[in-house]
Amino acid sequence: MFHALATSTRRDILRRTIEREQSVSTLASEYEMSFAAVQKHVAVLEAANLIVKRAEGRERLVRANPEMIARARALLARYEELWRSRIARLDELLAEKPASTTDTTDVPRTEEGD
Amino acid sequence: MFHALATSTRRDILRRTIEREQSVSTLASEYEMSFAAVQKHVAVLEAANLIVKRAEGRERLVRANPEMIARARALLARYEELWRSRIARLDELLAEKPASTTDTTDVPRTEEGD
DNA sequence: ATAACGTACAACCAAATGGTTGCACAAAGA
DNA sequence: TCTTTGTGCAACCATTTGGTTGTACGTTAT
Repeated sequence: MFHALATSTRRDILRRTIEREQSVSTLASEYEMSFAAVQKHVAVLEAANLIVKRAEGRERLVRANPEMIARARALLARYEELWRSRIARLDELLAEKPASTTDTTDVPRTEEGD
Repeated sequence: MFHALATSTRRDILRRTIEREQSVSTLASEYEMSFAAVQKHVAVLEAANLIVKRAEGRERLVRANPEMIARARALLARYEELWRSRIARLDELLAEKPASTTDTTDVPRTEEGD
């Protein structure tokens, strides 16, 4: 699933199909690469259940599956929860042993774009 | 960044280093693969700013960088927000044109593990 | 019927990925 | 000093990935 999200083209396809349902060829026309390449990206997203396809005539209409996006987000939220509980545990230890000088709560800020 | 998260080994390293700071060799001892392989995984996580290394004698202590995890989660949360605003937009359209039969709010449930 | 369109898939290719072993080097210990 | 330990990096290898072109097939249009 994270693998499917790991390419900017696929994240862009996801974004577009969140905005509105589109056919594979409509999507393909938005990118420089061949139709087949886009079709493969769509297939990867479909395998990860991040999008859903629906047949309409000869077209295949693609739309995002918000459920899977939510699942990915929830997984990362769990990591954050782990971190928070770790901090809590350290706080307990520091409360018991106030002599320690270990500082793990200082999180340096980083300035970067997506 | 999603690329760095795309391997279960790396997600596991991330989980372990959230729990507590560990040296690279301590981490390596947890997995079947060679030290060099783990060291490369750590390097990938470091390049993605998902972990931070700190020198202590000959050891390099690794800890998770919660900021980057939060950033990944926030990005996915934005996708969800996009979806919600799409729904809102459709609701507006339906309010204006009640004759439409298009149904895009029906989200089928999928049952799968990670 | 024939042509054009939308899609899927196979075969192929270059580059990236995930693994290996081996080497170099600094730090800790004998 | 000599050895061991922890680390990083280079070289190498098999597999996967992201792209290509070509082909096949059902659907729509002429």
